[in-house]
Amino acid sequence: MSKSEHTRSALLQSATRQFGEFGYSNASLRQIAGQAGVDVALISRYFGGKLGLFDASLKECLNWPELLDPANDPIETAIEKFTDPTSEDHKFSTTRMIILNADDPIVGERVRTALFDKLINPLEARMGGTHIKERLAMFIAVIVGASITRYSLQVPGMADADAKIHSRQLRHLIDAALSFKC
Amino acid sequence: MSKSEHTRSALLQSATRQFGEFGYSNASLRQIAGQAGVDVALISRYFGGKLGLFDASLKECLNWPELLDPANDPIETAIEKFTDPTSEDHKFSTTRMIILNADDPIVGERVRTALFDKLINPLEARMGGTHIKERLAMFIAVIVGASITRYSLQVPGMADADAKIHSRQLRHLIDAALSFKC
DNA sequence: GCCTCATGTCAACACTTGTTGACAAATGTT
DNA sequence: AACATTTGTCAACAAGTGTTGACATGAGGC
Repeated sequence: MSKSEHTRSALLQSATRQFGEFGYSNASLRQIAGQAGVDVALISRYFGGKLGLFDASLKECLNWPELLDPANDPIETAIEKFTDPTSEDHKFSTTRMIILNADDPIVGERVRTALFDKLINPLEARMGGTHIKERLAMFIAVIVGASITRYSLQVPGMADADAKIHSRQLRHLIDAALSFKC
Repeated sequence: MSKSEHTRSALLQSATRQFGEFGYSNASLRQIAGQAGVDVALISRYFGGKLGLFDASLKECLNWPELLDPANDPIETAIEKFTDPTSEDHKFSTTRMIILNADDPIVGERVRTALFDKLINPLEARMGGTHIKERLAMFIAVIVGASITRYSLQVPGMADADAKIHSRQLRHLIDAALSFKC
């Protein structure tokens, strides 16, 4: 790993944390660079600017090849992905990165299109049964709602989404979302 | 209504829109004042500053006396409130105001405490049955998740939360949330 | 050694932000 | 009419933002 690649990846990691914690507009380039132990000007050099850095971070966040692997059940894989127990802290999870920037005046649109291109549409294509659009939308609503309720609103009584999906509570809701008919 | 009260309320209304659309840190005082047709400096005069303006806006957003009225069923009232069809646009709804600012580094904490003081705790106190905390948390998750999925992520297939609650889809999920046992 | 290119450092830039204080205009009171 | 109080206007401020260009430092090839 060359020197430049090292600083590039340090910047990318730091950026993902800041963008996921504060959102695009509230994240400061100087703070991102500082956390990466690097000079601010290098962001423009390696990514062309703040927008380029965000794009790179977003692309990395949404790169989930196992979601497209025919060997995996798409919904179960998605559940594991969205409730990833390996992420040390929800503040830096992909779920939050998406939610927090989905309606930013600057990057909102590209977040949504990337979300559809990389996750929602592929997921929909692999689902079976009837009312696919509705069931998928409800599934997303449950995942997103549980995440926000627990981590952003900090409502007690919400199942810990990190403790795999074996929480009966969350599974109960997801089942209700996916079993919708009529 | 005196002149000062008029500009004060114009500022408050404009602020609620901006805070609900862009969030606290992304809302600009000059833009708020401009939309209200008023000079920026008057914000400091009437509200003491940006924080005071936000507090006033938040207080107004969370003032829902009918939620505490013993004559109303708390959950049904909450459903109508959260899926208020009278609000012209979701961008300016109370739900969004809360979600968008719940983890802002500056105002996040006061948003959450106000949310609990004014809404969640009173609601919890009036609920019956078992597993109150869990059922309430899931109810909130469904409301919040549906709102974000539809309006922020713009996922097609999500029931229009504005079309009252008679959407079978959303009602299906809410029932699942509230009927949770064990 | 000398040159070249990659990489990093630093200072400045134009701009926006929230806030403040001096001043003007309007309104009400005696 | 003359004064006092309220209400509004304007310009400036210090601080923070993303971005840029000039310069310094480093490593590898001839």
